Amino acid sequence: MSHFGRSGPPDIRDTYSLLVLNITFRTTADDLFPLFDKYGKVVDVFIPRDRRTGDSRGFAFVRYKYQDEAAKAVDKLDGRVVDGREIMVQFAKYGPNAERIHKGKISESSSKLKSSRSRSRSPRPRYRDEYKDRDYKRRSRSRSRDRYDRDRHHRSEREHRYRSRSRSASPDNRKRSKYDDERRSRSRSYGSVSPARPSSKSRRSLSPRRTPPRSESPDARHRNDRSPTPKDVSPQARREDSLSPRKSDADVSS
DNA sequence: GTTGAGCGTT
Repeated sequence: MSHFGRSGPPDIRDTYSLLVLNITFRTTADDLFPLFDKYGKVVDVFIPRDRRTGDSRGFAFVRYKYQDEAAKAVDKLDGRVVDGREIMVQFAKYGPNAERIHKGKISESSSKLKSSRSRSRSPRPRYRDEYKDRDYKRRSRSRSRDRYDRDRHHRSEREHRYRSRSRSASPDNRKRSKYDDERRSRSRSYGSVSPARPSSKSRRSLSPRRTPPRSESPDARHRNDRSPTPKDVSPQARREDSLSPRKSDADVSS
């Protein structure tokens, strides 16, 4: 479906594959084709997608007919902003069959070389068969998040979850009680806050917002706000990019 | 509606 009409690899006899990373999740091969075709003869453009959702993974493969054209495209399209995102074009290192690629050119995969290659290619523990795994849950785009969640759940197994559901009073209550005790103790130390809060309003106020005790000076906060955005956006933003790169320094008035 | 390191399909 991602192809222009052919199913599967059309012909990788003498084609150079380019790996395009950092592309938007909505960018399709049809959008990259004209862009890459302008720098050379594009044989095929393929964008790996999820089997379940069918969403793009964020990278695409562009096959060129000649290496010089591919190199030119890499040199020209590498770093360009597509759909408001800076893409990264580089020669593919691995092939569809896990074959090594020389400068984007897929090496000749012979039967006799198979044995020797088989041993050469070891470090590649990549799980590309997600659908094969019966216990697959959600592993499509964000790997970091998945890993993070996995780490967080690493403390217990699924049993904990079931138990929690069955008796969401034992562990949770104990934990919360302890936390409350600790917090209350601290509050009492200050003596400025009433330990007893009959009204849920106060509790709600402390929950979501929870006034940061580190707010020493508002200036620090402003400094911080100015920090998180080192990524400069090129003024040549695409049509979809409607953000205003202005208001950068003269907006710190409060 | 979200996400963001990496290497691919009938």
